[in-house]
Parts: sequence; structure tokens; C-alpha cells
Amino acid sequence: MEIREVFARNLKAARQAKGLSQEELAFRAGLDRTYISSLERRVYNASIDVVDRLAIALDVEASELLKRPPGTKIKLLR
Amino acid sequence: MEIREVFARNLKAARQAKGLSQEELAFRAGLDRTYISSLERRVYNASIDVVDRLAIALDVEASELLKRPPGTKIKLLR
DNA sequence: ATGTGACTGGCAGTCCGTA
DNA sequence: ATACGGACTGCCAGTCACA
Repeated sequence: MEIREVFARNLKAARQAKGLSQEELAFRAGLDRTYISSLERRVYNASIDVVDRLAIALDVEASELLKRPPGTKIKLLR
Repeated sequence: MEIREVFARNLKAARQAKGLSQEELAFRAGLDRTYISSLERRVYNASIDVVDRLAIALDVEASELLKRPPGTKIKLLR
């Protein structure tokens, strides 16, 4: 699973959890509206700077946005 | 604290914890030797793709490399 | 084994549309 | 409000030569 897909999912989930539109988030983070859209569609590999700005705008930790969903790696048990 | 500084520290710490040289890590991650050096000196904002490749080469989670040291933000509880 | 300056291509990121 | 393009551009990620 590509890291940008992980990021895309987490970004979208976090944004929706905050009840923000792409436009609002873009404004808060000082980025372009269509760029947010692109990120959520896994078009680009964002820089960690962008990740951080989005994290701040969403009030989450930057590392949270890169967390793979549990069970993505080699499954041990479960 | 800039995110790239956080990344720089975590990268260096993780690399040294594994007992790898910058050269070895660069080779494993398929990156340039001097680029690793630059990252550890906080010269660049790496892309999340690079973060992930380094994380894999270091056998840690990508999100780990972006974790701010505890006590960096507003502490709520704990 | 690491730091650094100089260089350059490619892609991040913007802006404009249409649906 | 979002997806999805096309067209554009600046800048910086990433490399190389050398110390």
C-alpha cells in the first residue's frame, strides 16, 4: 500500500471528522482547493511540510496522517 | 519546531539505533548518500515517499519518523 | 564515512475551466 | 461542494564533484 494512499485516506477521514470542506481546509492550511482534492485522490506525494501544515489545520499530529491502518503489514495474529 | 527538524532527529536516531552509516542507509533506501546527509542536517523537506522508503529501510513505521518528542505541543493530560 | 556548493529536471502546487 | 482535467511555472529535491 502506497504511502500516499495511506495519507490520502487519513487526510480525508480527519477532514471529515472535523466537518470541514476541502475548501475550508485549503484555506486554513494556505493551500489550493484543487490541491487538497488531488491529495485525497492520491495524485501527489506531499512534502512533510505540507503534511504538517494540514495536520495543524486539522489539529492532529502530523504522524497521525501517515499511520497505516492496523493490519496493513504482516498479520501476526488476529 | 519545524517538522523537518523533527524528521531529521528521528531519522538520525533511528539510523544510529540500527548501527547503519549514512551510506548504508542510502543504499538500502535507494537514495543518494549526500541526500541522507542533507536530511539529517535539516536542509530539505522530504516527500512522504522518501519518508516511507527510509522507514522501510530502517524497519520502523513511517509515522514514527514524524513523531514530535513528547512535550512539544500543548499537553492536555498525562 | 560525512559535509558542502553548484547545478538542473521534474514535480509540487496554482489557476483556469467543465460537469 | 467535489472531481477531474489541461496548462503553466518556480523552486527545491536530488545528484555530482570535490574536500
